[in-house]
Amino acid sequence: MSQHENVGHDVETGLIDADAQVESFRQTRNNRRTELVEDYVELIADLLEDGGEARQVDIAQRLGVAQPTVAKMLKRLISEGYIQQRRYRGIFLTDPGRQLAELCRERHQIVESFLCSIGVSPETARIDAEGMEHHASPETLEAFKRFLASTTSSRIVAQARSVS
Amino acid sequence: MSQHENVGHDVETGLIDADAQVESFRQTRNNRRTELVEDYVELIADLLEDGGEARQVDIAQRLGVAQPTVAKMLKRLISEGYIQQRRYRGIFLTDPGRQLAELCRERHQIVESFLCSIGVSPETARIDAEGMEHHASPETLEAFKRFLASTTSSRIVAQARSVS
DNA sequence: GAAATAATATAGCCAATGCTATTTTTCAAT
DNA sequence: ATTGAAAAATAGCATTGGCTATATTATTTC
Repeated sequence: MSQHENVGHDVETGLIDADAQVESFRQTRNNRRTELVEDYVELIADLLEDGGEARQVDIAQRLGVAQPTVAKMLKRLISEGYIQQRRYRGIFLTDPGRQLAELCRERHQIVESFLCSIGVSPETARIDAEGMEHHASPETLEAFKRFLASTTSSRIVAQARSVS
Repeated sequence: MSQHENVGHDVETGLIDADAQVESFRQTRNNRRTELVEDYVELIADLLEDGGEARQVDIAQRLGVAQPTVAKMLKRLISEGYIQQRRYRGIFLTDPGRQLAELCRERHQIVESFLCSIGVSPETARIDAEGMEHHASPETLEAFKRFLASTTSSRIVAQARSVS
């Protein structure tokens, strides 16, 4: 009575894309692992740019976590080659770090702008973008960008029309 | 030289919404905690509906994790009142469980449909929706629904697709 | 009804991410 | 130069979500 020994054969049950779903979950779990790294790198880039320095206390305060939590994560970032740390002199991004930060920032910007463009309030857009950005694939980002471009131009068109 | 003692005063630095950003991160961390619960409940509902039963092995296989991992999580779901378990008879949703499942399914559906509607391929939409759904606030979902409603009755879809 | 099989439970491990409390190190100010 | 404050490091703990290996318990089948 059990047809579970081979999910690929579950066509009759309506569970059409079981294998595919497994992959979705796997992918999502993977994303979760890299989310924090990305958040840190992005934030460090922001701090460096805005204030000239990124210290553990600043990062901790911005993320809303304790300083030792940050210290631990920074070790990971160092071991993964994204940052350099000079004791008591703050954090610096390596080339890969800068690259990742740039990518994250761009992605974040796209998601947040996109949400705003479909009528989400800026505050909510910020919050939701923070969570969603890590799960937006390149393809989805492209779609967001297309949409942004199209609404911008259609607004211009609408403006032009309303003027004439 | 350090203006960090009070972030609310950082207006001159360009870090306008530091406090707000903390909240975003907090919210995102919170979301992450409930994601798994939602995934499980949603999946259990699917399995019950499609196959009539939801057993640990099915869930494990679908999520791509080991059975003991599922067993552990099910204990959590029981303690949180979302499911009931009759040993060797599978999993059943409680009323709150059914309610949560319904909510998740609806949300998932909206996000996935929405992504498709702006030109994301079904496969990517499925994967990205899996990760994004947990971070879509009610407000964002409303915006998605509005958009879906507007596109079904107009030709913006054609616009979006023609670009790709 | 006994044996084989399938499902679940349990034990014990690991890594990641958070915390508090405390120490060490650096910097600044007198 | 010393000291006091600030920053970072360290120690030690909890929780969560993975894993493997191994019992235990139901169900089926003969």
